Amino acid sequence: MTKYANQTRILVAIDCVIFGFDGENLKILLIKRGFEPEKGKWSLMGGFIKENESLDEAANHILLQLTGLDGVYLEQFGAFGAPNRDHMERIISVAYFALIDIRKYETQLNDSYHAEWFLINEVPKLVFDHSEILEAAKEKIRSKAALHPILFELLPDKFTIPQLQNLYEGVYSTQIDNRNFVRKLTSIGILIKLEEKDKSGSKKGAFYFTLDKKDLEAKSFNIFHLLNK
Amino acid sequence: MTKYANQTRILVAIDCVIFGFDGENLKILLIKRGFEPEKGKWSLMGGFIKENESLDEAANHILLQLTGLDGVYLEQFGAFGAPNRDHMERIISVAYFALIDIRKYETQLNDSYHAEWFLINEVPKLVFDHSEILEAAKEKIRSKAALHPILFELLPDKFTIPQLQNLYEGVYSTQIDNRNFVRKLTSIGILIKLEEKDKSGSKKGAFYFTLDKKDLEAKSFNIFHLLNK
DNA sequence: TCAAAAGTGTTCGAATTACACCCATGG
DNA sequence: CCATGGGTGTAATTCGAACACTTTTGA
Repeated sequence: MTKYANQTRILVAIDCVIFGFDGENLKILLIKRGFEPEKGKWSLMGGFIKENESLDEAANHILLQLTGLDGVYLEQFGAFGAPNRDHMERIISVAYFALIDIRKYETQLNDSYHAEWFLINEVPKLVFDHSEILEAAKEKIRSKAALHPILFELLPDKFTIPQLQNLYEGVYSTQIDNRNFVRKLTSIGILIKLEEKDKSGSKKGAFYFTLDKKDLEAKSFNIFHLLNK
Repeated sequence: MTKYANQTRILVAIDCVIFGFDGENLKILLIKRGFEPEKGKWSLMGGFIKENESLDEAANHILLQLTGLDGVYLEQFGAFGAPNRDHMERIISVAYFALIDIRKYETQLNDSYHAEWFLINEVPKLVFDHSEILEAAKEKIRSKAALHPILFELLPDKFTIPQLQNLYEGVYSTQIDNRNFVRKLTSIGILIKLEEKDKSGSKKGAFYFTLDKKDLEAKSFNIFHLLNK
């Protein structure tokens, strides 16, 4: 195969911002970097792209390899390529965010991998430009989640309204009026109320709901106005 | 300097979707690809990243080199990296869109470069995956322009309301009610009406306006509801 | 005088906001 | 029986949608 002559070839990596929710708090998953440079410091999940992988495939592989997570929501949100962002060699990184239900994978992540969840507001200093990537990821899920029901990816199949509201409040760092929140969500027509209650959070218990995935995309999801009161 | 061993280094390119507006129609700028493979076919503006450029710098350099355009609005909107998107060698491309006022650069582009404007609805078949990149760019400016006043980058300093409306209608491929459009735009408080009229489009003439750049970001720009009637 | 584009208001219904009390239950 | 969190309603206002005629002026 002929090649393009005289051009610089560069290392290309994937970095993954993994958002998780445990029913109460929004968190992100970090690992202690296992190799130099910056070995032992907190880092996003990352890895290099293999020769024959697409970007999406690479992101899925890296996630599987570092956390055992498979089949989770993953979305690309940009590329980061300042010449000296890695001290060892130039690396251009394509950034993804993942959304997962923490409880679903709790034991797995603790036991098999050395990953740790951090509250979104208590993230330590990260290696290289990972803090910048994280900020961009937060911005991205905020703009996306105002118009698309992606945050349900962070919840179990059965969830309660208080959990859902905690989640939205966590993502946007704001308080939402509970009555208006419920009215808006139910009016979109994407929630199915179950008989069963979750008694873990209160004495009265909160009804479980599921997301009605049927015709989900056809329903106009827009909760822009509930945020930034 | 030490290097990361045993990892594949890949060609990284920039591809630029250049949107332009001439007061009536939304267009994009294409060039005939000057080298193999696919020489002679229509292509987005692209080029390889140099060793010491950031991604934004590379995008600006490539734009300057291929079109003479400098200092225009440029925004990254993603990376494209299917293993065989270029037939010759694997290339990962970081995609940008640019917004420019066609009339400002008209002669320059025709004379010095072999670039051509195409109506947004009459774009020819493009090389490789450039059609896919173009679709993503259209999607991106639609979502961004509903919430941010970026489309003013496509207009000259002085513009008329009918031009502005043509532009929004072009970007969203929709018709907008003129009275509601005016009311909404003026209520945001970002337009300054001038004395002067543009007589080129009609006998009556249309008043020129300028964008009030002061406190622009503080004003909540949201015209979501005017679109997709 | 007329054709062609610019400019302007009003009404109606829907959606958003603001706000506070009752409910159910386990301890 | 009471503390805790869950669940619900209403009124005032704002906002969005729909709709048509008058103005200006060059040809």
